[in-house]
Amino acid sequence: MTDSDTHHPIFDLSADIARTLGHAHRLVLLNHIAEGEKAVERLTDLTGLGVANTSQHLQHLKRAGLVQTRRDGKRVLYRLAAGPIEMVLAALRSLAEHNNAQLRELVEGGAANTAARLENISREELIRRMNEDSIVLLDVRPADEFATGRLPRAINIPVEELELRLAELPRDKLVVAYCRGVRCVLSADALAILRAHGWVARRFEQGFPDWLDAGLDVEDGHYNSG
Amino acid sequence: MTDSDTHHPIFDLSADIARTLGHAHRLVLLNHIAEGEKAVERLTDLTGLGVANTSQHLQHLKRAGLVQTRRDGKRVLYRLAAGPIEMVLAALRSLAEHNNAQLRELVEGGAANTAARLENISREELIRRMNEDSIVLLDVRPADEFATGRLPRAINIPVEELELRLAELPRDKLVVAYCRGVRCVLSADALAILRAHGWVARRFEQGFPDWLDAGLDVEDGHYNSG
DNA sequence: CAATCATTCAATCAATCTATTGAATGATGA
DNA sequence: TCATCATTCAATAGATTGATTGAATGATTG
Repeated sequence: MTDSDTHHPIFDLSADIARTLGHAHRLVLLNHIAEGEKAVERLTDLTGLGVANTSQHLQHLKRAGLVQTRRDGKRVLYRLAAGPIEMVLAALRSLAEHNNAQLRELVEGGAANTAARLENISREELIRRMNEDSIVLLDVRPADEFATGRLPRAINIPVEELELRLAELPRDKLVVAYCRGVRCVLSADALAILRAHGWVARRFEQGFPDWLDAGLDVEDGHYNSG
Repeated sequence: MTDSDTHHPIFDLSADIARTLGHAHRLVLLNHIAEGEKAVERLTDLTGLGVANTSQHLQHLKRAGLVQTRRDGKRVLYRLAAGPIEMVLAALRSLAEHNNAQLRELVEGGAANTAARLENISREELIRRMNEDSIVLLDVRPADEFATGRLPRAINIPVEELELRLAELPRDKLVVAYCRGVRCVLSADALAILRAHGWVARRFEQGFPDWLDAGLDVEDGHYNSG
């Protein structure tokens, strides 16, 4: 009955933050910024928004304490503020993906076994199953990125072509899709497509950059799809 | 450069969810619902909102896929939907608390060592340090709740009285505040107050119910503050 | 079946938010 | 210092959102 139970400032603060995240443009901006400090102009290029509009959204983000700025000559560089922001973004995306998957499930009719299929696959399990040859690795990045380096024995089908080229994927193996890393949405998209067509698919969330960082085997020159 | 990089549906879905969370009333409702299925009337009582208003907010939450309903006689019961909703709420609150702490830091002048002080204390560490007597356990729930049961050797100062009764707390020990559990905001509030006055404080996030569940020692009758 | 109760719907007004436009600021370099 | 460039500010119009009111729905009880 104390009103601190119902009108607690933490709810107002949380709501402020959530409202700030409640606009697709700002989420896109935030995700670009999360990949590295960027100037306003660069962000307008990346998003296709007008300059003033971008600036306005950025200041909204700044007011909410999600980004910080510094000046470098004429430019103002935006970077992510400290704190568990990425955790919030990750949780939010994960929830959105979950809800989206459930939605598709309703539409598609297949009902029971989504939870398991949604899961990410850990690097350890991925390596183990690559050695067992019990999976198909699917690289859904654009062909040019694939050409510069990829996980061993990965097949490349850019996500835009995936629906048309599904026949290239075996039905009797787990498909593990990967792309540029946790903040890249291509593999999430791929999962949705695969699921919608009855494949059993999981996702290697860390993607290619992480594989690289871990110093693991990378193919770089010749295609080796056997 | 593909527009799936910038106009990806996942951002719209995430934004929808975030916008839905972007109102303090809905956050309050959601937190009440997270504690257990509740009817609309009960929620109006808990929040003090009008019935129609509450219903409207609840339907907003429902549209966004955050809650689900079932009918029980005349009543409609709202419960949390499946999925990582609680994770989002936790992350959001954690970020809000972080930002709030940083804000106060700026105001108060103390600057460097917040991160450590913000951290929750695990049950293991708590038990260890209780045995070492290297902490002071602070129960910030209302006196009546404290009277019905508490952690061993806890001191009770309801959070509303905390600022006035700070003198009762030693300066030379870590203060560990707890309340009703992860969804209870009292201890978060207490931390803010303690921090603002220079105490070194942490939080036992799981709170009293979890301690109880774990079957650990509980004091129930007599005050035992030595 | 009529009365009652819990919830939802519909309509309204005020408040807030977004994109756009064009002007203003602030730093740089000739 | 003047011109230029990147960014921000200010003002506007259109759209969306929130609280309130009163009526409508749907299930239960007598």
